[in-house]
Amino acid sequence: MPISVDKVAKRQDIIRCAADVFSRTGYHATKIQEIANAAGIGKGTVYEYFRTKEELFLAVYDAWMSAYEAVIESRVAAATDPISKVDAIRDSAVEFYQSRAEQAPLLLEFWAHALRTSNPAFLARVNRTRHFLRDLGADLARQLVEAGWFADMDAAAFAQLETGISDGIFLAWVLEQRSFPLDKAYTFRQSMIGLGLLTPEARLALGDRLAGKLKRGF
Amino acid sequence: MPISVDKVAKRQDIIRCAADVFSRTGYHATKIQEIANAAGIGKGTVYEYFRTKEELFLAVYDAWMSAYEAVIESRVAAATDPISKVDAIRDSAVEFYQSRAEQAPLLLEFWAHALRTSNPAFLARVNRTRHFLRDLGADLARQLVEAGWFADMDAAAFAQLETGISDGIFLAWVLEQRSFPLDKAYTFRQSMIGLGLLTPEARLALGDRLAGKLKRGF
Amino acid sequence: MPISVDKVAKRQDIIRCAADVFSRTGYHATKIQEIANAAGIGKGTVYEYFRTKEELFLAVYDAWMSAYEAVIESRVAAATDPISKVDAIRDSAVEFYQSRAEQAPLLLEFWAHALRTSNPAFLARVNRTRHFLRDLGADLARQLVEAGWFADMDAAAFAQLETGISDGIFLAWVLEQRSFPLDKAYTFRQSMIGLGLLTPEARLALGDRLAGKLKRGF
Amino acid sequence: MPISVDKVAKRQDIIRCAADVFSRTGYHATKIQEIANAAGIGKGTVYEYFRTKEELFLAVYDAWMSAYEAVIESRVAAATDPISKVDAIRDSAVEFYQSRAEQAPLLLEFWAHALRTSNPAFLARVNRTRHFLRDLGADLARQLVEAGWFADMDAAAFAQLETGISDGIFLAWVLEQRSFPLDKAYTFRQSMIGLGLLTPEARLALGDRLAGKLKRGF
DNA sequence: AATGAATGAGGTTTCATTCAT
DNA sequence: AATGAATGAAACCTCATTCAT
Repeated sequence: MPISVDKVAKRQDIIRCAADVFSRTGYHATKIQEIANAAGIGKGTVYEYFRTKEELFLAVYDAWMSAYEAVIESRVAAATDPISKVDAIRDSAVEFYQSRAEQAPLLLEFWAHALRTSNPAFLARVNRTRHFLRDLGADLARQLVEAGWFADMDAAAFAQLETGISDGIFLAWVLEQRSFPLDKAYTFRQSMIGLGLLTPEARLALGDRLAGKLKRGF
Repeated sequence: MPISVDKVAKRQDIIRCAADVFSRTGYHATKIQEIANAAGIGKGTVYEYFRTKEELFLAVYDAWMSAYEAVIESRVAAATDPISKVDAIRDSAVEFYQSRAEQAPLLLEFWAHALRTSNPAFLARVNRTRHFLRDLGADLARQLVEAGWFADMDAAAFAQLETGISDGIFLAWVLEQRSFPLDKAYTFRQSMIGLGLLTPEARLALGDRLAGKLKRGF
Repeated sequence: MPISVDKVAKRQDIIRCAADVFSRTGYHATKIQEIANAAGIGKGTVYEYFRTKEELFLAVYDAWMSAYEAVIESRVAAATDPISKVDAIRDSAVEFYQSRAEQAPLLLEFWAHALRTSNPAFLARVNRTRHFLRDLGADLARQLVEAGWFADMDAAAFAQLETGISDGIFLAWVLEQRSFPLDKAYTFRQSMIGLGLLTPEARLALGDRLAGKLKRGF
Repeated sequence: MPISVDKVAKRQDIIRCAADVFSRTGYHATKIQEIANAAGIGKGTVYEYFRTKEELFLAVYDAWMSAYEAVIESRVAAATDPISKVDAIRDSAVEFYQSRAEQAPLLLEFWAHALRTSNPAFLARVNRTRHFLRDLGADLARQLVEAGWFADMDAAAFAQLETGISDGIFLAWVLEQRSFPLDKAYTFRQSMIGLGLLTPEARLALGDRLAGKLKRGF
């Protein structure tokens, strides 16, 4: 017997409401009762869909990151060449992070929790997205090397670093209370990376434009 | 009437013990009683030195970051030219982060808390170190530009980004369970940045060495 | 959705048990756990019915005084003439106070708390009963004046004073460890008042009997 | 070796300060530290003069009531005839209560505590003043009977009742937030009592004046 | 399936009192 | 004599989770 559509829809509804409340109040300060209120259901009903508060927390994070991955996947698929694929990833990241600005503390709480809990599912979920991005980035980096845009390098290492850097910029943006434009910061970084990795030939073509961006700042 | 040396020493002792327990157990799961036990004092005594658990949390973070800043300051002062000053910062960061690997979740919790609490002292403390690093970085970047190593650029923007990137690499290292050597990752990143920013003349001198590091990965 | 009968009954049950424990131990020394034990429920359950210990305290007092008012109301309604109405009030008071002898310290604590707390509901509740008694007394006093029993006087002032005097006698009785019969004391006082207020004509009819009571004491 | 004057003076100073703080904050909410602050001494010093907080509470009450008794004693001694002695008591009571209006909740707390504690000194102290007033009142009542002003009656019972009534009026005054003039209320009551107790002869002389007061109210 | 009444472990903070200096 | 640092018992209230209906 398949799980009814209703059941799935309701589950997602709870996740959506929980995301709201968790984001606003934080994981620890959020009471299941508040989530139930937000979802317009009884407190006990939440437990029909999620065994524990922790499981619901994981579901919220999973929903966010799955959506993020899906967006990137479709945008990258729609782009035709490696360079516009890279741009698609960057744009998706900026949009995702900007739309998640209010949820930033919760992301930190989730990461902290993932590092803390004995339940390996948390860290696994965090790294699923990291690896998705890393593999995608490495693949594109290799293509750019092959296409003669980038000089030869360790694409896997590069991509792994990039994934962390992306989170770091987001973190800075949030901690500094969004006092600088996130998209400009990403472009700035991309220019710097670009200048560092371009082959001499590519530098002739693109170097000036990238250098100009670095001069302009954000 | 000056606060006695004993009082100050005991306060620091409590901070040290609290740092241990908080790191191991996490801010929320830590009970004041456990900190008191670790410090070999009564629970009430903790409250003679810190008004609330939150204040103690702040004191722990402050102690860490103040020590970090002091280390950087002295190392940078000891270095004689801009390039070795940059290396001093990088080495200090790597050492700090490596020594704080076990404390990483607590740093995340602190950041999350800083973004959540209405007490502005938390975010202020976070950003004090950020600004310290940013200003230091911007100053050095300007010197490198003037010395002809780096092409002209927005040094403030560059330094601000770098500060975030540094945290991001640490975050990646921790979330991926320290599966790569942190120092190598930092060197990799420095090479990439270097290649991007070098003047054509400097590239002639250093480019090959940096490109080699990128090829080798970490 | 009406609150279920069960909920109301349980609430009253908690009030009853709380009244017992509060009376025995005093407001401050009483632990919610003890009330829960007395009611045969969990500590948390108490908080399902009362937001705070203070609110429960108010509920206990309210229950007592509401019952007191109800008794007086019904007895006064049952009496046919002003004089027997006055007697009904006096008898009700004596019975109430005698049945509340063990609770006297708690009444004092409640009054003290009412004067202390910023929550105006406490003093309001205290004065609700006072005004009920005052208005009733003033009404009857006026009737007795009109009927020619009492000489003319300020009935409102008289009734207000009487209400306080009644509490004062109770207080004396309690502080002196009930070393005199409360009912006799009330009768004594009533005789004294009577003698003071009677019209000359009424005094001819009743004076001797009242004077005899004063001679006899209590 | 006699206790030094300094020691006695300091003890009284602490009592004075404790009276202030207790009155303002209430017995339970008052911290020894606050009393020490008010007295400009160290917390530990309080314990050099009083074994416990409870003992200090008793000392405060004792100081108040002893002063009250002393005032009455001297005023009564200064009055020459029974009627002006009665007036002296009434005036002293009104003045005492008016000056103690702010302290009323603490008096209630003290009475409640006296009824609650196993330490008999509390109730004993309360009743020492009661008996002082009762004996004084009974004595004067007997004199008034003998002088032909009052009809014969049980003077001891009368005086005992009067003592309670006096507290009751004060209680009413305080609970009703001093919404009526205390001195007028006392005069009103005295008139009522007078009218009740006067001999027929005395009534001829004084009755109209007293009846007029009852008509005027307060 | 949905609910919400019941629970009790848990945790921060307070504060009277002690006692070494 | 005076102090204040140290203590730990105490108690309110919260809230995740359970389970009978």
